[in-house]
Amino acid sequence: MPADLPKSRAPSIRDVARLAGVSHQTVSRVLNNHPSIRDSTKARVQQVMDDLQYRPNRAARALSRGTSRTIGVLSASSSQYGPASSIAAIQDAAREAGYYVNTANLTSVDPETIEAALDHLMLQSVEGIVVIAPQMRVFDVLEQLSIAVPYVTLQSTGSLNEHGLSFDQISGARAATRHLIDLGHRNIYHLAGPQDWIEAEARMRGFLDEMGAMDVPTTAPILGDWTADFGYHAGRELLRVRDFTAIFSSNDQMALGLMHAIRDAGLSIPGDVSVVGFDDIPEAAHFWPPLTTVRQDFPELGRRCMALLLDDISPGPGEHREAIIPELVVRASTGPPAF
Amino acid sequence: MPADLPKSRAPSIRDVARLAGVSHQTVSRVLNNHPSIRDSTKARVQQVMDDLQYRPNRAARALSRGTSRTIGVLSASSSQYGPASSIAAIQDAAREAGYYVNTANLTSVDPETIEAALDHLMLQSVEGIVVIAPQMRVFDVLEQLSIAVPYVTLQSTGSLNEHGLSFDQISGARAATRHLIDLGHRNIYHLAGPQDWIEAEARMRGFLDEMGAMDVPTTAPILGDWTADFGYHAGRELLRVRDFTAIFSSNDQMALGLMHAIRDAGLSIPGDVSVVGFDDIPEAAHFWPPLTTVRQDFPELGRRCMALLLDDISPGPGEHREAIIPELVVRASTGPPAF
DNA sequence: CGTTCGAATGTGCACGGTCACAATTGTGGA
DNA sequence: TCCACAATTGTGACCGTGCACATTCGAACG
Repeated sequence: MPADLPKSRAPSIRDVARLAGVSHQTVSRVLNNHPSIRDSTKARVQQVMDDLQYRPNRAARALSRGTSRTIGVLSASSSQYGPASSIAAIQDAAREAGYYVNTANLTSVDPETIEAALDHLMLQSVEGIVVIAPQMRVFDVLEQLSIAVPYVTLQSTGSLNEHGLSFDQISGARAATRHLIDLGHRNIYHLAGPQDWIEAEARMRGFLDEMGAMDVPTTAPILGDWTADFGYHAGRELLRVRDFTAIFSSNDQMALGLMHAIRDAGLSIPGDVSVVGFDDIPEAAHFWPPLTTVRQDFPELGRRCMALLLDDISPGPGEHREAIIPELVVRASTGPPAF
Repeated sequence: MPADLPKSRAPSIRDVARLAGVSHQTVSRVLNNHPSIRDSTKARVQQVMDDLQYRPNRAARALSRGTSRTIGVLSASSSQYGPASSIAAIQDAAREAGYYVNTANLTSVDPETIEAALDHLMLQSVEGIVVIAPQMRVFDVLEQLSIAVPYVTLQSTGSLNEHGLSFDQISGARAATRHLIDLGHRNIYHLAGPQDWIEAEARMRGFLDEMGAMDVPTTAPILGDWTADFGYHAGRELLRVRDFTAIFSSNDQMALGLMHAIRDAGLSIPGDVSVVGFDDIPEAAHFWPPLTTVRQDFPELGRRCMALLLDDISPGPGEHREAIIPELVVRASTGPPAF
């Protein structure tokens, strides 16, 4: 038995080749499932690879192929339930497709930060980008930098450009609004997401559209920041006037804060005020009272998004781009208004 | 002006070198801030790089240097608030240090899945791994595979091995338990996390330790799965007997479900039952009633974890490994027992 | 003015794969 | 038996960057 030289370097295909008595190219063929390899040869090579615990070097492969098999994710508020579950789904889908995922977080939304994050991604020669913080501004920067790779976004309205995955937020918001109107509410407030966020915009539009269609007078939506804290403070402010019987919040966290403020004021839900949220986070069913909300299937969204992007990178069978229709989940936080 | 040949390939250092009238090595030196470069030369090269929109090729660099500057994150339940915020912090810290992060999700905990996820990470030649799903089993697999790179874990007790970052979960849990005992409770249940999770184990230990130290008789903890749904169902079961006045839940989500069940049974919180959670997720302050809980600084945890790992990869000034002490946040969900 | 030495720059190759092409082997039909 | 042709395997170059070493430059010094 020849001495097993204790080389410090990890084994390469040439090491495998030498021990298997073949050329390095043959080893490469085994790695890539080339059709024309004799079974016996393949087995022998495989055996040596196992013995050596050989791992292909990704950098070398990327360099030589000129392709990184990495996609980038640009995300804001990635610790929130929605984005986080989408990211997880994207990662799983990517891994399944043999891709790697690299995430860059947006801590703020000024152009410099966005550009820095994009730079970080581009530096890794990503082949595509998924944008999860669909702020208008991000797209401006994307367009302006004339990004050289395909990109898609989650949670857009689908109307922005060809890159968006249509999740029909508008009809989700309309359904929620319609639910309140059907119950008999006429004085309804809308607690919207931050200005500049595409999904906040879409939900607000859905609200306004439905109110308009049903001929119910509206007040200007309040722009929030998605947090429960904001919902609480907004609620306190609103309750000083108390000229409404229902509120549609554009996410569940703000709805939670809102309900907190309403109870603090000694009012009952839904007796005095009905509340509707958006997202259906897993906790929503256990809020007090359990929250009526609009369910979004974030993981499915992530998967679809990934499929879309992969299709852009290397056109395949063509993905179904039809919109996902969100579903209204009626729980105990809504009821007819008291007069 | 020479024709600007429309090459399809991205510019390389040699392209830059040619246009700047220097050797490719000089360009490389500019890239790496080599000290011995004449300012004028440096400026000229930089100019050409800007003109060409030159981006260094990461794969080539990794191949040549033999280092990927990538760290891997192995994570379970990455869509939950705690892990998600830690991951975000890790990514930020890594980016700041010039590292890239690649995440692999664990959808289940059987050895094959863990091994596959690790494989995925190793295939990218990561230089270090952060384990966020600190299940015992994961460590077994890690040890067994004799992973060739340093790794650290969040949220361990610090006692497991030298890889753990000490977040003193035990004293956090003790503080929570002590709070209940001090209020006068003597019949206290503990709703623990899943078996095999290190942090669940640590919190349980803290609970049992404190109960023992204060000479309060204990019942066996109930093993949950971190979800609000589980908390709700566990609560319903427990209330059929109702031989307790307080419950310490090992996370906020389960505490939420628990409170839901308690209210469903027509009982009041904290009048009939006091509830304590763990984590202090942003929503906890707006639960009904606002939840007494133990605050964990997840972002700080992520940052520290990253510092530790980077220090392992290339020993530096030596990081402070002292434990983070969690803080008890008393809100309205706890009070003295009614007799 | 030649020498010396450090600063600044250039040369060639290695890294570990893949690609294009060449060479060899194997198989069936004339 | 010999040849055409496909299946299988080998050869060498190349991807873009960094390293080790060689070379040139420039200023200070004897």
